[in-house]
Amino acid sequence: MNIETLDVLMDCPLFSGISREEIVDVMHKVRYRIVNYHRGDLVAMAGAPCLYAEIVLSGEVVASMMGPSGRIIQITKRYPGNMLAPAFLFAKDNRYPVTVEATKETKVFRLLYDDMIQLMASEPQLAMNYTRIVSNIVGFLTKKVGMLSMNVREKITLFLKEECQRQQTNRVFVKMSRQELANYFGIQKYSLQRCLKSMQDDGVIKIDGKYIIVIYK
Amino acid sequence: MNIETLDVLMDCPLFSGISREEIVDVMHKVRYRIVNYHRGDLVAMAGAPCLYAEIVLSGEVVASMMGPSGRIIQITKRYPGNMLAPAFLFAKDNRYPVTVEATKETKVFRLLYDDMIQLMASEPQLAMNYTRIVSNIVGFLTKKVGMLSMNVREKITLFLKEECQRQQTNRVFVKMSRQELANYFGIQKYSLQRCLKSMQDDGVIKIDGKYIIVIYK
DNA sequence: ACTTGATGGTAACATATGTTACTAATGGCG
DNA sequence: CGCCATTAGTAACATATGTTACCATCAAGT
Repeated sequence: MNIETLDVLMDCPLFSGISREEIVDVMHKVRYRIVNYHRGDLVAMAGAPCLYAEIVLSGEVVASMMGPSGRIIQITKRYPGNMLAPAFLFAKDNRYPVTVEATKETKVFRLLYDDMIQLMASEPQLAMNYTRIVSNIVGFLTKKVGMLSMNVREKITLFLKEECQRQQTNRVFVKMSRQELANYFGIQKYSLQRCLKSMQDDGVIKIDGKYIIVIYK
Repeated sequence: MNIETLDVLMDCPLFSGISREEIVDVMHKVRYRIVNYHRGDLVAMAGAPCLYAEIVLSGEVVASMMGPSGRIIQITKRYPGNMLAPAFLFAKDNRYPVTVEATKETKVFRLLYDDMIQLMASEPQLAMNYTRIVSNIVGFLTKKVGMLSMNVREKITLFLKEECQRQQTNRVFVKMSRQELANYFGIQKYSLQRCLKSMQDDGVIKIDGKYIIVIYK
Protein backbone atom coordinates (compact mmCIF):
# COMPACT_ATOMS: atom_id res chain seq x y z
CA MET A 1 0.00 0.00 0.00
CA ASN A 2 1.41 3.38 -0.96
CA ILE A 3 1.94 6.34 1.31
CA GLU A 4 -0.83 8.56 -0.11
CA THR A 5 -3.45 5.86 0.32
CA LEU A 6 -2.33 5.22 3.87
CA ASP A 7 -2.47 8.93 4.64
CA VAL A 8 -6.08 9.11 3.57
CA LEU A 9 -7.03 5.97 5.46
CA MET A 10 -5.45 7.45 8.59
CA ASP A 11 -7.84 10.36 8.13
CA CYS A 12 -10.88 8.12 7.76
CA PRO A 13 -12.92 7.85 10.96
CA LEU A 14 -13.12 4.11 10.34
CA PHE A 15 -9.51 3.87 11.49
CA SER A 16 -9.58 6.45 14.24
CA GLY A 17 -7.73 5.21 17.29
CA ILE A 18 -5.77 2.76 15.14
CA SER A 19 -2.11 3.36 14.44
CA ARG A 20 -0.47 3.52 11.05
CA GLU A 21 1.33 0.26 11.73
CA GLU A 22 -1.85 -1.51 12.72
CA ILE A 23 -3.57 -0.37 9.54
CA VAL A 24 -0.73 -1.75 7.43
CA ASP A 25 -0.95 -4.90 9.50
CA VAL A 26 -4.70 -5.50 9.16
CA MET A 27 -4.58 -4.68 5.45
CA HIS A 28 -2.36 -7.69 4.96
CA LYS A 29 -5.20 -9.90 6.14
CA VAL A 30 -7.58 -8.75 3.43
CA ARG A 31 -7.75 -8.09 -0.27
CA TYR A 32 -8.51 -4.55 -1.32
CA ARG A 33 -8.72 -2.75 -4.62
CA ILE A 34 -8.36 0.83 -5.72
CA VAL A 35 -10.83 1.85 -8.41
CA ASN A 36 -10.57 4.91 -10.65
CA TYR A 37 -13.46 7.00 -11.91
CA HIS A 38 -13.59 9.88 -14.36
CA ARG A 39 -15.74 12.95 -14.00
CA GLY A 40 -19.31 11.90 -14.78
CA ASP A 41 -18.79 8.17 -14.13
CA LEU A 42 -21.34 6.32 -12.04
CA VAL A 43 -19.82 4.90 -8.86
CA ALA A 44 -23.09 3.27 -7.78
CA MET A 45 -26.52 3.11 -9.30
CA ALA A 46 -29.79 3.28 -7.40
CA GLY A 47 -31.19 -0.22 -7.03
CA ALA A 48 -27.86 -2.04 -7.30
CA PRO A 49 -26.77 -4.08 -4.27
CA CYS A 50 -24.03 -2.69 -2.06
CA LEU A 51 -21.25 -5.27 -1.91
CA TYR A 52 -18.24 -3.28 -0.74
CA ALA A 53 -17.03 -1.05 2.00
CA GLU A 54 -15.63 1.94 0.15
CA ILE A 55 -13.56 4.94 1.10
CA VAL A 56 -12.95 7.94 -1.14
CA LEU A 57 -9.20 8.40 -1.62
CA SER A 58 -9.22 11.43 -3.89
CA GLY A 59 -11.63 13.50 -5.92
CA GLU A 60 -15.30 14.05 -5.11
CA VAL A 61 -18.56 12.16 -5.54
CA VAL A 62 -22.18 13.20 -5.19
CA ALA A 63 -25.02 11.00 -3.98
CA SER A 64 -28.46 12.00 -5.22
CA MET A 65 -31.95 10.62 -5.60
CA MET A 66 -34.43 11.07 -8.40
CA GLY A 67 -38.17 11.08 -7.81
CA PRO A 68 -40.80 9.63 -10.16
CA SER A 69 -41.27 13.05 -11.75
CA GLY A 70 -37.54 13.41 -12.41
CA ARG A 71 -36.87 15.89 -9.65
CA ILE A 72 -33.33 15.53 -8.36
CA ILE A 73 -32.42 15.88 -4.73
CA GLN A 74 -28.82 15.92 -3.69
CA ILE A 75 -28.25 13.87 -0.57
CA THR A 76 -24.57 14.43 0.13
CA LYS A 77 -21.13 15.02 -1.31
CA ARG A 78 -18.28 12.75 -0.21
CA TYR A 79 -14.63 13.70 -0.08
CA PRO A 80 -11.30 11.94 0.54
CA GLY A 81 -11.43 10.11 3.86
CA ASN A 82 -15.23 9.71 3.75
CA MET A 83 -16.85 6.32 3.50
CA LEU A 84 -19.31 5.73 0.67
CA ALA A 85 -22.80 4.71 1.77
CA PRO A 86 -21.48 2.60 4.67
CA ALA A 87 -24.96 1.85 5.97
CA PHE A 88 -26.13 -0.16 2.99
CA LEU A 89 -23.43 -2.79 3.37
CA PHE A 90 -25.14 -4.06 6.53
CA ALA A 91 -28.75 -3.08 5.99
CA LYS A 92 -31.45 -5.72 5.57
CA ASP A 93 -32.14 -4.26 2.14
CA ASN A 94 -28.63 -3.71 0.82
CA ARG A 95 -29.57 -1.97 -2.42
CA TYR A 96 -28.40 1.59 -2.91
CA PRO A 97 -31.36 3.97 -2.78
CA VAL A 98 -29.17 6.68 -4.26
CA THR A 99 -27.09 7.14 -7.37
CA VAL A 100 -23.47 8.07 -6.74
CA GLU A 101 -21.59 9.98 -9.41
CA ALA A 102 -17.98 11.12 -9.58
CA THR A 103 -17.85 14.89 -10.10
CA LYS A 104 -14.08 14.92 -10.46
CA GLU A 105 -11.32 12.48 -11.25
CA THR A 106 -11.78 10.10 -8.31
CA LYS A 107 -10.07 7.15 -6.63
CA VAL A 108 -11.99 4.81 -4.33
CA PHE A 109 -10.60 2.24 -1.90
CA ARG A 110 -12.70 -0.91 -1.97
CA LEU A 111 -13.06 -3.82 0.41
CA LEU A 112 -15.31 -6.86 0.06
CA TYR A 113 -18.13 -7.43 2.56
CA ASP A 114 -16.58 -10.59 3.97
CA ASP A 115 -13.26 -8.92 4.47
CA MET A 116 -14.91 -6.01 6.23
CA ILE A 117 -16.70 -8.42 8.57
CA GLN A 118 -13.42 -10.16 9.25
CA LEU A 119 -11.67 -6.88 10.02
CA MET A 120 -14.41 -5.81 12.39
CA ALA A 121 -14.32 -9.13 14.19
CA SER A 122 -10.55 -8.99 14.65
CA GLU A 123 -10.46 -5.29 15.61
CA PRO A 124 -13.27 -4.29 18.01
CA GLN A 125 -12.23 -0.67 17.61
CA LEU A 126 -13.12 -0.87 13.92
CA ALA A 127 -16.59 -2.19 14.72
CA MET A 128 -17.15 0.65 17.15
CA ASN A 129 -15.90 3.20 14.62
CA TYR A 130 -18.23 1.77 12.01
CA THR A 131 -21.20 2.11 14.33
CA ARG A 132 -20.25 5.73 15.02
CA ILE A 133 -19.99 6.51 11.33
CA VAL A 134 -23.40 5.06 10.58
CA SER A 135 -24.86 6.75 13.65
CA ASN A 136 -23.62 10.11 12.40
CA ILE A 137 -25.32 9.48 9.08
CA VAL A 138 -28.58 8.93 10.93
CA GLY A 139 -28.11 12.31 12.56
CA PHE A 140 -27.38 13.89 9.21
CA LEU A 141 -30.42 12.33 7.56
CA THR A 142 -32.71 13.25 10.43
CA LYS A 143 -31.66 16.86 10.01
CA LYS A 144 -32.28 16.50 6.28
CA VAL A 145 -35.79 15.19 6.95
CA GLY A 146 -36.46 18.21 9.13
CA MET A 147 -35.07 20.52 6.47
CA LEU A 148 -37.13 18.96 3.69
CA SER A 149 -40.36 19.53 5.58
CA MET A 150 -39.72 23.26 5.79
CA ASN A 151 -40.79 25.89 3.29
CA VAL A 152 -38.21 27.64 1.12
CA ARG A 153 -37.68 30.60 3.39
CA GLU A 154 -37.19 28.37 6.42
CA LYS A 155 -34.67 26.28 4.49
CA ILE A 156 -32.65 29.32 3.53
CA THR A 157 -32.81 30.73 7.03
CA LEU A 158 -31.62 27.45 8.56
CA PHE A 159 -28.83 27.16 6.00
CA LEU A 160 -27.61 30.70 6.62
CA LYS A 161 -27.80 30.26 10.37
CA GLU A 162 -25.61 27.16 10.20
CA GLU A 163 -23.19 28.76 7.78
CA CYS A 164 -22.87 31.82 10.02
CA GLN A 165 -21.88 29.53 12.86
CA ARG A 166 -19.54 27.43 10.74
CA GLN A 167 -17.82 30.41 9.10
CA GLN A 168 -17.89 32.50 12.25
CA THR A 169 -19.15 35.54 10.38
CA ASN A 170 -22.46 36.93 9.19
CA ARG A 171 -21.00 37.54 5.75
CA VAL A 172 -21.50 34.00 4.50
CA PHE A 173 -19.55 32.70 1.54
CA VAL A 174 -21.76 30.37 -0.50
CA LYS A 175 -19.54 27.85 -2.23
CA MET A 176 -22.35 26.18 -4.17
CA SER A 177 -23.84 27.67 -7.30
CA ARG A 178 -27.49 28.71 -7.12
CA GLN A 179 -28.40 25.55 -9.01
CA GLU A 180 -26.48 23.34 -6.61
CA LEU A 181 -27.98 25.10 -3.64
CA ALA A 182 -31.46 24.56 -5.10
CA ASN A 183 -30.72 20.85 -5.58
CA TYR A 184 -29.45 20.68 -2.02
CA PHE A 185 -32.75 22.18 -0.85
CA GLY A 186 -34.73 19.97 -3.21
CA ILE A 187 -36.38 22.97 -4.93
CA GLN A 188 -36.24 24.79 -8.27
CA LYS A 189 -33.52 27.39 -8.71
CA TYR A 190 -36.13 30.02 -9.64
CA SER A 191 -37.94 29.44 -6.38
CA LEU A 192 -34.63 29.89 -4.59
CA GLN A 193 -33.83 33.13 -6.45
CA ARG A 194 -37.27 34.56 -5.81
CA CYS A 195 -37.07 33.81 -2.12
CA LEU A 196 -33.55 35.23 -1.81
CA LYS A 197 -34.77 38.38 -3.52
CA SER A 198 -37.79 38.71 -1.26
CA MET A 199 -35.62 38.20 1.80
CA GLN A 200 -33.37 40.95 0.52
CA ASP A 201 -36.40 43.18 -0.10
CA ASP A 202 -37.46 42.50 3.48
CA GLY A 203 -34.03 43.60 4.63
CA VAL A 204 -33.06 40.41 6.44
CA ILE A 205 -30.18 39.64 4.07
CA LYS A 206 -27.99 41.42 1.54
CA ILE A 207 -26.89 39.50 -1.53
CA ASP A 208 -23.43 40.20 -2.87
CA GLY A 209 -22.59 37.62 -5.53
CA LYS A 210 -21.40 34.48 -3.81
CA TYR A 211 -21.56 36.26 -0.46
CA ILE A 212 -24.73 36.71 1.53
CA ILE A 213 -24.76 39.11 4.44
CA VAL A 214 -27.13 38.05 7.19
CA ILE A 215 -28.59 41.15 8.81
CA TYR A 216 -30.92 39.59 11.34
CA LYS A 217 -29.41 36.42 12.72
CA MET B 1 -35.25 -10.17 35.26
CA ASN B 2 -38.76 -11.45 34.72
CA ILE B 3 -39.96 -13.73 31.94
CA GLU B 4 -41.96 -11.13 30.00
CA THR B 5 -39.03 -8.75 29.81
CA LEU B 6 -36.76 -11.53 28.67
CA ASP B 7 -39.26 -12.59 26.01
CA VAL B 8 -39.28 -9.10 24.52
CA LEU B 9 -35.49 -8.80 24.64
CA MET B 10 -35.23 -12.12 22.82
CA ASP B 11 -37.34 -10.51 20.10
CA CYS B 12 -35.13 -7.43 19.89
CA PRO B 13 -32.71 -7.55 16.96
CA LEU B 14 -30.01 -6.32 19.33
CA PHE B 15 -29.92 -9.82 20.81
CA SER B 16 -30.43 -11.82 17.65
CA GLY B 17 -28.10 -14.79 17.55
CA ILE B 18 -27.74 -14.67 21.32
CA SER B 19 -29.36 -17.32 23.48
CA ARG B 20 -31.72 -16.76 26.35
CA GLU B 21 -29.10 -17.97 28.80
CA GLU B 22 -26.47 -15.64 27.40
CA ILE B 23 -28.83 -12.68 27.72
CA VAL B 24 -29.48 -13.50 31.36
CA ASP B 25 -25.77 -13.88 31.78
CA VAL B 26 -24.72 -10.57 30.22
CA MET B 27 -27.48 -8.73 32.04
CA HIS B 28 -25.80 -9.67 35.29
CA LYS B 29 -22.79 -7.63 34.25
CA VAL B 30 -24.74 -4.39 33.90
CA ARG B 31 -27.32 -2.29 35.67
CA TYR B 32 -30.57 -1.77 33.85
CA ARG B 33 -33.85 -0.10 34.71
CA ILE B 34 -37.40 -0.44 33.55
CA VAL B 35 -39.21 2.87 33.23
CA ASN B 36 -42.97 3.35 32.98
CA TYR B 37 -44.75 5.99 30.94
CA HIS B 38 -48.41 6.94 30.74
CA ARG B 39 -50.20 7.88 27.56
CA GLY B 40 -49.06 11.38 26.62
CA ASP B 41 -45.82 11.29 28.63
CA LEU B 42 -42.64 12.52 26.99
CA VAL B 43 -40.03 9.78 26.73
CA ALA B 44 -37.45 12.11 25.17
CA MET B 45 -37.48 15.75 24.25
CA ALA B 46 -35.88 17.25 21.17
CA GLY B 47 -32.57 18.83 22.14
CA ALA B 48 -31.95 16.67 25.21
CA PRO B 49 -28.83 14.47 25.16
CA CYS B 50 -29.28 10.76 24.57
CA LEU B 51 -27.71 8.92 27.50
CA TYR B 52 -29.25 5.47 27.35
CA ALA B 53 -29.76 2.52 25.11
CA GLU B 54 -33.48 1.88 25.31
CA ILE B 55 -35.78 -0.89 24.18
CA VAL B 56 -39.57 -0.69 24.18
CA LEU B 57 -40.98 -3.53 26.31
CA SER B 58 -44.68 -2.80 25.95
CA GLY B 59 -46.98 -0.10 24.64
CA GLU B 60 -46.19 2.29 21.81
CA VAL B 61 -44.25 5.50 21.30
CA VAL B 62 -44.16 8.04 18.47
CA ALA B 63 -41.12 10.05 17.39
CA SER B 64 -41.91 13.33 15.65
CA MET B 65 -40.29 16.62 14.71
CA MET B 66 -41.71 20.10 14.74
CA GLY B 67 -40.62 22.75 12.27
CA PRO B 68 -40.25 26.48 13.04
CA SER B 69 -43.78 27.09 11.77
CA GLY B 70 -45.22 24.43 14.05
CA ARG B 71 -45.76 21.84 11.37
CA ILE B 72 -45.49 18.35 12.80
CA ILE B 73 -43.92 15.51 10.93
CA GLN B 74 -44.11 12.01 12.30
CA ILE B 75 -40.83 10.16 11.90
CA THR B 76 -41.64 6.72 13.23
CA LYS B 77 -43.64 4.64 15.69
CA ARG B 78 -41.81 2.18 17.91
CA TYR B 79 -43.24 -1.03 19.33
CA PRO B 80 -42.17 -3.73 21.81
CA GLY B 81 -38.80 -5.16 20.78
CA ASN B 82 -37.77 -1.95 18.95
CA MET B 83 -34.86 0.13 20.12
CA LEU B 84 -35.46 3.81 20.79
CA ALA B 85 -33.30 6.21 18.74
CA PRO B 86 -30.26 3.88 18.95
CA ALA B 87 -28.20 6.07 16.63
CA PHE B 88 -28.04 9.08 18.91
CA LEU B 89 -26.28 7.21 21.68
CA PHE B 90 -23.14 7.02 19.54
CA ALA B 91 -23.48 10.05 17.28
CA LYS B 92 -21.05 12.96 17.52
CA ASP B 93 -24.00 15.17 18.38
CA ASN B 94 -25.90 13.00 20.82
CA ARG B 95 -28.92 15.27 21.26
CA TYR B 96 -32.29 13.92 20.21
CA PRO B 97 -33.50 15.76 17.10
CA VAL B 98 -36.97 14.35 17.69
CA THR B 99 -39.51 14.35 20.47
CA VAL B 100 -40.64 10.92 21.60
CA GLU B 101 -44.05 10.55 23.19
CA ALA B 102 -45.81 7.53 24.65
CA THR B 103 -49.14 7.00 22.91
CA LYS B 104 -50.13 4.16 25.22
CA GLU B 105 -49.20 2.86 28.63
CA THR B 106 -45.56 2.02 27.95
CA LYS B 107 -42.60 0.25 29.56
CA VAL B 108 -39.05 0.95 28.44
CA PHE B 109 -35.91 -1.06 29.19
CA ARG B 110 -33.01 1.25 29.85
CA LEU B 111 -29.25 0.74 29.86
CA LEU B 112 -26.55 3.32 30.55
CA TYR B 113 -24.12 4.28 27.77
CA ASP B 114 -21.11 2.86 29.60
CA ASP B 115 -22.86 -0.42 30.21
CA MET B 116 -23.84 -0.66 26.57
CA ILE B 117 -20.25 -0.08 25.51
CA GLN B 118 -19.13 -2.76 27.95
CA LEU B 119 -21.69 -5.23 26.59
CA MET B 120 -20.64 -4.57 23.01
CA ALA B 121 -17.00 -5.05 23.87
CA SER B 122 -17.63 -8.34 25.63
CA GLU B 123 -20.06 -9.67 22.99
CA PRO B 124 -18.94 -8.94 19.41
CA GLN B 125 -22.28 -10.25 18.16
CA LEU B 126 -24.00 -7.41 20.02
CA ALA B 127 -21.79 -4.83 18.33
CA MET B 128 -22.58 -6.29 14.93
CA ASN B 129 -26.31 -6.34 15.71
CA TYR B 130 -26.16 -2.73 16.80
CA THR B 131 -24.52 -1.72 13.54
CA ARG B 132 -27.21 -3.56 11.60
CA ILE B 133 -29.98 -1.83 13.53
CA VAL B 134 -28.53 1.61 12.90
CA SER B 135 -27.86 0.72 9.26
CA ASN B 136 -31.51 -0.20 8.80
CA ILE B 137 -32.51 3.16 10.22
CA VAL B 138 -30.36 4.84 7.58
CA GLY B 139 -32.26 2.89 4.95
CA PHE B 140 -35.54 3.91 6.50
CA LEU B 141 -34.58 7.58 6.65
CA THR B 142 -33.24 7.62 3.12
CA LYS B 143 -36.58 6.33 1.91
CA LYS B 144 -38.24 9.01 4.01
CA VAL B 145 -36.10 11.70 2.39
CA GLY B 146 -37.17 10.42 -1.01
CA MET B 147 -40.79 10.39 0.06
CA LEU B 148 -40.66 13.92 1.44
CA SER B 149 -39.37 15.31 -1.83
CA MET B 150 -42.38 13.97 -3.71
CA ASN B 151 -45.65 15.75 -4.33
CA VAL B 152 -48.82 14.62 -2.57
CA ARG B 153 -50.03 12.32 -5.30
CA GLU B 154 -46.66 10.61 -5.56
CA LYS B 155 -46.59 10.12 -1.81
CA ILE B 156 -49.99 8.47 -1.79
CA THR B 157 -49.13 6.32 -4.79
CA LEU B 158 -45.91 5.11 -3.17
CA PHE B 159 -47.69 4.42 0.11
CA LEU B 160 -50.44 2.41 -1.57
CA LYS B 161 -47.95 0.48 -3.68
CA GLU B 162 -46.01 -0.55 -0.58
CA GLU B 163 -49.17 -1.41 1.35
CA CYS B 164 -50.42 -3.54 -1.54
CA GLN B 165 -47.21 -5.52 -1.37
CA ARG B 166 -47.22 -5.77 2.39
CA GLN B 167 -50.86 -6.75 2.69
CA GLN B 168 -50.76 -8.91 -0.45
CA THR B 169 -53.99 -7.40 -1.76
CA ASN B 170 -55.07 -4.37 -3.72
CA ARG B 171 -57.78 -3.66 -1.16
CA VAL B 172 -55.54 -1.85 1.30
CA PHE B 173 -56.56 -1.46 4.92
CA VAL B 174 -55.39 1.92 6.20
CA LYS B 175 -54.80 1.62 9.91
CA MET B 176 -53.95 5.29 10.44
CA SER B 177 -56.59 7.99 10.62
CA ARG B 178 -56.53 10.60 7.87
CA GLN B 179 -54.86 13.02 10.26
CA GLU B 180 -52.16 10.50 11.17
CA LEU B 181 -51.60 9.69 7.54
CA ALA B 182 -51.25 13.38 6.73
CA ASN B 183 -48.70 13.76 9.54
CA TYR B 184 -46.84 10.74 8.23
CA PHE B 185 -46.70 12.42 4.81
CA GLY B 186 -45.84 15.77 6.35
CA ILE B 187 -48.84 17.50 4.74
CA GLN B 188 -52.20 18.98 5.78
CA LYS B 189 -55.11 16.57 6.10
CA TYR B 190 -57.17 18.69 3.72
CA SER B 191 -54.51 18.35 1.05
CA LEU B 192 -54.58 14.61 1.60
CA GLN B 193 -58.37 14.42 1.32
CA ARG B 194 -58.42 16.52 -1.82
CA CYS B 195 -55.81 14.38 -3.49
CA LEU B 196 -57.52 11.13 -2.47
CA LYS B 197 -60.73 12.48 -3.92
CA SER B 198 -59.12 13.53 -7.19
CA MET B 199 -57.45 10.13 -7.50
CA GLN B 200 -60.84 8.54 -7.01
CA ASP B 201 -62.34 10.88 -9.62
CA ASP B 202 -59.57 9.80 -11.98
CA GLY B 203 -60.53 6.20 -11.35
CA VAL B 204 -57.18 5.00 -10.05
CA ILE B 205 -58.47 4.23 -6.56
CA LYS B 206 -61.79 3.59 -4.83
CA ILE B 207 -62.18 4.84 -1.28
CA ASP B 208 -64.23 2.72 1.10
CA GLY B 209 -63.81 4.07 4.63
CA LYS B 210 -60.60 2.73 6.05
CA TYR B 211 -60.11 0.60 2.96
CA ILE B 212 -58.67 1.90 -0.30
CA ILE B 213 -58.99 -0.22 -3.42
CA VAL B 214 -56.11 0.29 -5.80
CA ILE B 215 -57.37 -0.06 -9.35
CA TYR B 216 -54.21 0.64 -11.32
CA LYS B 217 -51.22 -0.74 -9.50
C1' DA C 1 -79.85 11.34 27.00
C1' DC C 2 -76.71 14.76 26.30
C1' DT C 3 -72.22 16.88 25.65
C1' DT C 4 -67.59 16.62 23.94
C1' DG C 5 -63.78 15.62 21.11
C1' DA C 6 -62.02 13.10 17.31
C1' DT C 7 -62.93 11.84 12.72
C1' DG C 8 -64.31 11.93 7.65
C1' DG C 9 -65.75 14.75 4.16
C1' DT C 10 -66.26 19.07 1.04
C1' DA C 11 -65.45 23.72 -0.68
C1' DA C 12 -63.56 28.62 -1.47
C1' DC C 13 -59.81 31.28 -1.15
C1' DA C 14 -54.82 32.58 -0.23
C1' DT C 15 -50.20 31.56 -0.74
C1' DA C 16 -46.13 29.02 -2.09
C1' DT C 17 -43.85 26.77 -5.46
C1' DG C 18 -43.05 25.00 -10.16
C1' DT C 19 -42.66 26.17 -15.08
C1' DT C 20 -41.38 28.62 -18.98
C1' DA C 21 -39.31 32.34 -21.12
C1' DC C 22 -36.06 35.81 -21.56
C1' DT C 23 -31.66 38.83 -20.65
C1' DA C 24 -26.99 39.67 -19.17
C1' DA C 25 -22.58 38.40 -17.41
C1' DT C 26 -18.85 35.20 -16.99
C1' DG C 27 -15.17 32.01 -18.06
C1' DG C 28 -13.14 28.28 -20.81
C1' DC C 29 -11.62 27.02 -25.31
C1' DG C 30 -10.53 26.67 -30.29
C1' DC D 1 -11.01 37.25 -31.01
C1' DG D 2 -15.50 34.82 -31.33
C1' DC D 3 -18.11 30.83 -29.75
C1' DC D 4 -20.25 28.13 -26.38
C1' DA D 5 -21.70 26.45 -21.96
C1' DT D 6 -22.62 27.80 -17.39
C1' DT D 7 -24.26 30.97 -14.25
C1' DA D 8 -27.04 34.81 -12.09
C1' DG D 9 -30.99 37.32 -12.31
C1' DT D 10 -35.99 38.74 -13.39
C1' DA D 11 -40.80 38.18 -14.58
C1' DA D 12 -45.50 36.17 -15.91
C1' DC D 13 -48.26 32.48 -15.55
C1' DA D 14 -49.87 27.72 -14.01
C1' DT D 15 -50.35 24.52 -10.52
C1' DA D 16 -49.96 22.52 -5.95
C1' DT D 17 -50.55 23.06 -1.36
C1' DG D 18 -51.95 25.44 2.88
C1' DT D 19 -55.70 27.78 5.36
C1' DT D 20 -60.09 28.59 6.98
C1' DA D 21 -64.70 27.44 7.29
C1' DC D 22 -68.41 24.45 7.53
C1' DC D 23 -71.22 20.00 8.23
C1' DA D 24 -72.17 15.07 9.57
C1' DT D 25 -70.97 11.07 12.07
C1' DC D 26 -69.32 8.40 15.75
C1' DA D 27 -67.52 6.90 20.25
C1' DA D 28 -66.35 8.13 25.04
C1' DG D 29 -67.54 10.04 29.04
C1' DT D 30 -70.99 12.72 32.33
